[in-house]
Amino acid sequence: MSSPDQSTVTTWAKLLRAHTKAFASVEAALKAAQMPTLAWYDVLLELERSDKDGVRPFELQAELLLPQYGMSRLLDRMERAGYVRRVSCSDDGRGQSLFITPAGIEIRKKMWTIYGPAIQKAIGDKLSPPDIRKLADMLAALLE
Amino acid sequence: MSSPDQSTVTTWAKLLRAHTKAFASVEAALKAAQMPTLAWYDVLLELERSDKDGVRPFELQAELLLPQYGMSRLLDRMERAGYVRRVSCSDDGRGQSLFITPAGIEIRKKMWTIYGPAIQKAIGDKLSPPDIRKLADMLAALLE
DNA sequence: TAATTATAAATGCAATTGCATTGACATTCA
DNA sequence: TGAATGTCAATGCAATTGCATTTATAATTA
Repeated sequence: MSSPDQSTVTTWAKLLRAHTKAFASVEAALKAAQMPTLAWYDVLLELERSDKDGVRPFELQAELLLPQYGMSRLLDRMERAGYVRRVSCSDDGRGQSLFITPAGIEIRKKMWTIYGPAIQKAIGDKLSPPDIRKLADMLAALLE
Repeated sequence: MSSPDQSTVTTWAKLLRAHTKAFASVEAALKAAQMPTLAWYDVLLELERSDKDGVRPFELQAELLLPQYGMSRLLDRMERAGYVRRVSCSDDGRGQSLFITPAGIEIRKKMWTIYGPAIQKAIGDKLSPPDIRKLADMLAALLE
């Protein structure tokens, strides 16, 4: 219930701005290269990592912090684009399993050629290696 | 053009997640209290701070990092809600000056009673005071 | 096991956002 | 000056998002 002190407010403000700036620069780089957005990348990467038996949409929602309907519609678009396959689930009649397609694997790789350097520019070039690790630790503390 | 190393990617990922989590928790608190969003707060605060001769929409866009049409429509809604006034500009026939209304001042104050404690919970309670200051400095480095 | 409750995913509709363009002035400079 | 260019702000239209609800199936429990 207590009010934040000045340094807390400052940190909050800088978190918002740093995120907005970094995020916008990365999204802009992808858009300039006519590629899908970061949300698509996240889905593709998750699917690629656990390709074996597929991933359930509700797991992906939880992992990527999207609302249920948001994930449902994101998958609509990605399926239409040919990057994911939805297969109805054998052991749960309500659900489905998701798989990445070859085209999905390919576009994720292509995206990384833009995404990686954009991250480097937004983060890697701005801080020393020790500070980068320290920043990660502090941000991690916000996640607990 | 170069690829980021592992620690840079980790920091990027944590920046996204920390922002998403903190932002969502604060927005949720405001919504639970039936109050406007953070974007409204930002506009109200800017207007309150420079109440003297008003603020131009294009200045506000730049400050708040919103697209031009986004600001135009945000102001539509805030004007309809009675929180801001748009006055056509005497010295520039293309534009207008923005002013906060008494109702706007009031709602901003009310919002802070929710917003402040929500920031405290999301940031202030998670790190020691020295770390909070250090985090601000590192995030500031990302803004340069 | 039948009824109740919970979970997975989709969807209708309204609100918001993004994109491209327009309208109205200002500024520049030939 | 006045034609060309630049800037401020609004807007039509399509895409996306948010909310509430629905449909379908699972899990629980009386």
